[in-house]
Amino acid sequence: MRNTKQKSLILNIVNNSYDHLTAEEIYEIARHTLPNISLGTVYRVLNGLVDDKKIKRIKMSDGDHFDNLNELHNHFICEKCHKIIDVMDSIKFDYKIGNNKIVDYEINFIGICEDCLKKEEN
Amino acid sequence: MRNTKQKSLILNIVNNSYDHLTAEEIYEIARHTLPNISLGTVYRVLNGLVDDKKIKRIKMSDGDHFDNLNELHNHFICEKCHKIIDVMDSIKFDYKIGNNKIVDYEINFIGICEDCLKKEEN
DNA sequence: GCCCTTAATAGTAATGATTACTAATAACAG
DNA sequence: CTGTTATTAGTAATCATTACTATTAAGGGC
Repeated sequence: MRNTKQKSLILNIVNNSYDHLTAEEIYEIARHTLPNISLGTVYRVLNGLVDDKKIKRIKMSDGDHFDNLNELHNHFICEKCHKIIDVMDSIKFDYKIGNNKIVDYEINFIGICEDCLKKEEN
Repeated sequence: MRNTKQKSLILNIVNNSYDHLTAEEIYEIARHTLPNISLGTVYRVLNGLVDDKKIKRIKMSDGDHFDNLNELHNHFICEKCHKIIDVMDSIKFDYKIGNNKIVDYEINFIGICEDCLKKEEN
């Protein structure tokens, strides 16, 4: 777990953006600072940051997007254009968030299941 | 929007399973009934059923899984083995669901954003 | 500051889920 | 039954992501 300039650059890019960037977009931004950085490195570092819970992965039809953990928030995702909008406020259930119409919502609980907990005991 | 035996078979498979099947798994099951069905058809039909809100897509690292809408429920996803467990009960926030340890949860609101609503008015 | 070990990277090839394409097929309206 | 055309089977192509490997560079010890 060495500190490399690639790692800190990529973490900075995600932490300083509110655009839910893809790996490719992060790669393009990173090249301004490190012209020789490779796309494979971006993917590998992003996976590590997600594993370490430094950033979050948002799975989308056009590939994964990555989000910082600066402020606790959820997401509004447009069914049509797939835009991701941060939802900072507490949940108001009038089927609207701002002027965006809510059609559905999904809650996923992430954790360690019974079977995997047992395996960790060994 | 014609009714084909491929469409009704695939919808039946998803509606009668509690295993959150992938397209490939649905394809293998469908071949028992229609040996010549093609994988492309399974993907196309599944996309249509999701668009028509007859079934739900669950995005996972190993590809999309598909879920029926028989009973309203959320999902518990194991970080280790990526198992998907249905959560039928109301949310109990003791960081456990059954014997599964909750590490995190994510809420996504799906809908039509302000911009797309404006476009629909035209 | 200088080695040395080895984790991490750059560059490229491979993978695999999903989509695109096209000729053939089959709903279903008249 | 017939004609139209949406849908399908089969296959090729796409593209996000991962795997592989020789090379580079953290960073601990001296």
